Amino acid sequence: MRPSIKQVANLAGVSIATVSRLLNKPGSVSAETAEKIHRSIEQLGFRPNFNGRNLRAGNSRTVGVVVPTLSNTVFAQCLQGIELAARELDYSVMFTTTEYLPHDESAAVELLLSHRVDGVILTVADAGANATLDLLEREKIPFVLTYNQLAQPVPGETPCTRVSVSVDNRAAACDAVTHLIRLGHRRIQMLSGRFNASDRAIQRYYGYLDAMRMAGLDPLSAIEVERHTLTAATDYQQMMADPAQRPTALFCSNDLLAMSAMRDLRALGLRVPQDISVMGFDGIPVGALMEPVLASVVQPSEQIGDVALRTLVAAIERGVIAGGDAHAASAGGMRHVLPHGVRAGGSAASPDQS
Amino acid sequence: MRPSIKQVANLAGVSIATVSRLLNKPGSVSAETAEKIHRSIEQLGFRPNFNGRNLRAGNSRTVGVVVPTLSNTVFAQCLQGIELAARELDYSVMFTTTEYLPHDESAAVELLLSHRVDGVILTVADAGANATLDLLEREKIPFVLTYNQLAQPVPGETPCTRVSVSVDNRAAACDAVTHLIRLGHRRIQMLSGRFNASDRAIQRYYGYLDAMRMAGLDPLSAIEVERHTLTAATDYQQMMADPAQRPTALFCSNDLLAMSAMRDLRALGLRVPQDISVMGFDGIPVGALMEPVLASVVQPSEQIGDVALRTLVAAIERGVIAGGDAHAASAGGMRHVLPHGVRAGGSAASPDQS
DNA sequence: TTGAAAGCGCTAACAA
DNA sequence: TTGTTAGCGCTTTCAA
Repeated sequence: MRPSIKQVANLAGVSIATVSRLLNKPGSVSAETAEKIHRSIEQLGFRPNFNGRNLRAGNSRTVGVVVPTLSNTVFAQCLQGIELAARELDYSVMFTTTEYLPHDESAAVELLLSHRVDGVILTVADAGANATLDLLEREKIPFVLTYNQLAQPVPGETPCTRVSVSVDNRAAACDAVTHLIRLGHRRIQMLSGRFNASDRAIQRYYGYLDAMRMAGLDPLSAIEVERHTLTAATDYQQMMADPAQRPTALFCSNDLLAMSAMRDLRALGLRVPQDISVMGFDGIPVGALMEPVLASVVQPSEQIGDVALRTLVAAIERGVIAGGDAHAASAGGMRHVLPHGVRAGGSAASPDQS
Repeated sequence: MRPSIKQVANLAGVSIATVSRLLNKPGSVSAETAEKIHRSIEQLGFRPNFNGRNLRAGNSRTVGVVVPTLSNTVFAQCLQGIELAARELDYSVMFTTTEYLPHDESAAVELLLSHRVDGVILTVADAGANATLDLLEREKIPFVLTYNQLAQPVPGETPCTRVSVSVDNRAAACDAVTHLIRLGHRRIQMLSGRFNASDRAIQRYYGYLDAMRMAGLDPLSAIEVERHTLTAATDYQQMMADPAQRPTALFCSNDLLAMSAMRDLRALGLRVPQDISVMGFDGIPVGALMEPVLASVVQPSEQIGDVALRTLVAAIERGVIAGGDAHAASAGGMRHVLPHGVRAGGSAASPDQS
């Protein structure tokens, strides 16, 4: 077994309490005792066991993170942001994925709760009606949603006490589509991930509708596709094959989808942007390395992670002060809306005036 | 405070030992007692506290993961593979990043050790002389290296007891360069990340040398660049500007670098592949979506993670049986060399025969 | 099949 | 400034 605080105390000829004190508030131990203890620690290669500490202290300085997948760069960047901030604040990170499966969401959170994480950062399929979030609330564990964007509070209704960190998906999508409209596009088709796998996708579709209506254009219903692949949806293929029917621009609910769409268009013999423009959403870094550069809405993913973690830790530590009920302490709710940008790129250009 | 096993026992009218037994080996409790206990658990919303369990059991069913960064898709995919496998085997994952800083490597591992993870998966800058690995060995914590590739055992020398999971970097690079040579290239320049930030980069350079020599061509010294950016290195710019000096192909030590290089070449007015071919290493998925498709060596990153986790868990559980010294139990060492592929892509074509 | 009790490593209240 | 002690939640002998 590894050396415990007890062995250190024995070797140094002091009580375990003194060792503990040195570890926690070094000021409260005399210089020479401290010296002795440090030597013993060194000699034994002692390293405090956080399990003991957590058990006693009732908190773990660990946060749980639950994201759908790491295959999408966006979530990897967000996790990166979380980790960097956590390290700075001296927190550790337990991490899980869900593959967009609500069942896995719950299982993941259950496990994190058994580990007694102090809080959770998560991105769920749909923040509206979500058993996992209810569970977290029942357990009074503070949590912060990333990418999921809570609804604007309605005056008169009881305000939501949850916390989210995201861009304004609807406004951002509206900006993107407006960008296309300004370039001269009239027939713009939205391609989206499954609405039921992502509440953001729906918000982005609303943004599309806003922009189209604002410009007096006819919106089209969105085409939902599985996991970034344009299935051999024959209606889609037909639409694309027929120049009269074909949209002059595609607005995609995420960059991976946009890039896949571009590849498929190429396979169909269509050139981007000469024959059709493509705009994405996310602003993943590789998009800027392509030729043409992928026009997109840029979300500050790493910053989303950073803000989420700091907000969560603030709630946790407020809770410690408030007497353990960290969730109540964070009550009031908060919608952190981070600024988005529109990256103009060669993939979106003015349509041929032929 | 959350309900503990004690409250469950009280409510069910049994001892805590019985509750514990039900939780661990349900067979050893009578049906009706089990029934009562289950009801109590339900009613109280009891969830076992892993801190208590870990403290007592001396193991945590948690592994630590340390990677340089998540900005590189390769590591994100690897982490994904680790997480999926961990979940399947009922392990949790604590995760950290080092930004390629050896100091952060050690700090990260120290923290993980304090959390009493059962094992560690890590990618270090240089597996050769590495204080972090020595620490892990001293602490007898089993660990598995990913991407770092251990040297082939030399007959007669004491074999290394460490474990690595990677492709054969040298052979893979050799295959890539051979691919370029077969296309007709003679003047091939390697662009690499800093050798001191990545032992893989050096192996890949050796592979480049192998291929060049095998073909009787003059190898060039590699150009090392910072973090995927072709700094305004004037000698590089000059080399590129002068058609006589300019290589006909670039072999890059990773895909991000290759994509950045392509962008920079474009800025210089050079076309890929007409004026110059580019080949990467990693085979990140987005490379296949670009036009031209990025020619690259494909590493099975998610599988690297999967194999690493399973190997680690096997070592851990062998150790439990062997009496706690999991590291000794894993002794013998192992170099898992996973197969790589060469993805031909439009970015690498035959040079102009002008 | 069940219970009593010890103890994993640590912190903190209380005494000295 | 330091020591004594109780106990955080759990598992696991040992007895019954």
